[in-house]
Amino acid sequence: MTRSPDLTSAELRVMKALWEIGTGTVAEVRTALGRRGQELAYTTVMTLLGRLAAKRAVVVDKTREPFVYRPVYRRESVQRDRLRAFVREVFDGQAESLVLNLVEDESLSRAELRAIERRIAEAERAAGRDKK
Amino acid sequence: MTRSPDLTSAELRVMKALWEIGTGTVAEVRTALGRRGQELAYTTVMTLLGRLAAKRAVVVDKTREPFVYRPVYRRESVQRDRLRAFVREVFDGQAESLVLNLVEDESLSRAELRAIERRIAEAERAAGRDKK
DNA sequence: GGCGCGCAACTACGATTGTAGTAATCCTAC
DNA sequence: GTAGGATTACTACAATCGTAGTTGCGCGCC
Repeated sequence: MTRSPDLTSAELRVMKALWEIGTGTVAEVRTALGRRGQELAYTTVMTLLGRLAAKRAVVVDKTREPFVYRPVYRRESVQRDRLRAFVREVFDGQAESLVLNLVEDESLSRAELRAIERRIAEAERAAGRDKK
Repeated sequence: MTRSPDLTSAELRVMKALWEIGTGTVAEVRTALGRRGQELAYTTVMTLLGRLAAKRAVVVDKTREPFVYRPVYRRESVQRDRLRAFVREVFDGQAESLVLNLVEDESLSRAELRAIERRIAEAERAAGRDKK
């Protein structure tokens, strides 16, 4: 039940780069960030990775030089935790209201809507099966 | 198409209180915050309302003393803007992925799932009708 | 065998955030 | 008319954030 630590926007961007490459040195993370359109000074990336390590969001392998950084949490876990916090903070916990917002916005294509419908149907079947 | 300004968490909590009462003085907002479990010093509420006014998120009627504050944006607008930013920042724009996350999480009750299904069906019908 | 360079550690720094205190003013109830 | 409570304006201040510079060290090249 370990919740992933709170990440700032800049830290999250670094995490995304790290998730993309799986594991990497400062220079490699910096390059991945560049690919994503995030030009940052080498030392900035170092600072951010350092802060992430302090928060235990990444682990550092110091036996290899240059150090190799690795994410501690899967991307999905972080997303889920942020989503929960967001629903609470902005939608007062009303997840339904959030979803309706998206459905009514232009945000979702018809194909996506259908995919979601399918998942809902599945979820309901599952809930029905092991009902309790 | 005026986007609502970026609000910090504390500012958002004040906005929620304001939305709840529609319009109000510092003291009234402060009371509403109290009801929501947010005890803040009078001057703190003033600071926050001042910052919100600076951001044009609220307007102040200074002809009446004590000043009366009123939200400029509807709650739904702010929620939608925040949601858009959130989807972009955390889910890289993949709204579908966010929704599936909620559907598969425990976040939504069966009744809510069905309500969402209905809305999706409506949205699809609408999209079908004025297709193009 | 000195020197430049890649890299880590430490320091910096202005902006923003969350929270609140103090000063100045005005109205009102004795 | 005067002291006190309400109200606003200004100031404060430590923590965090985003971004990066400076220092120092070890290793490999020439």
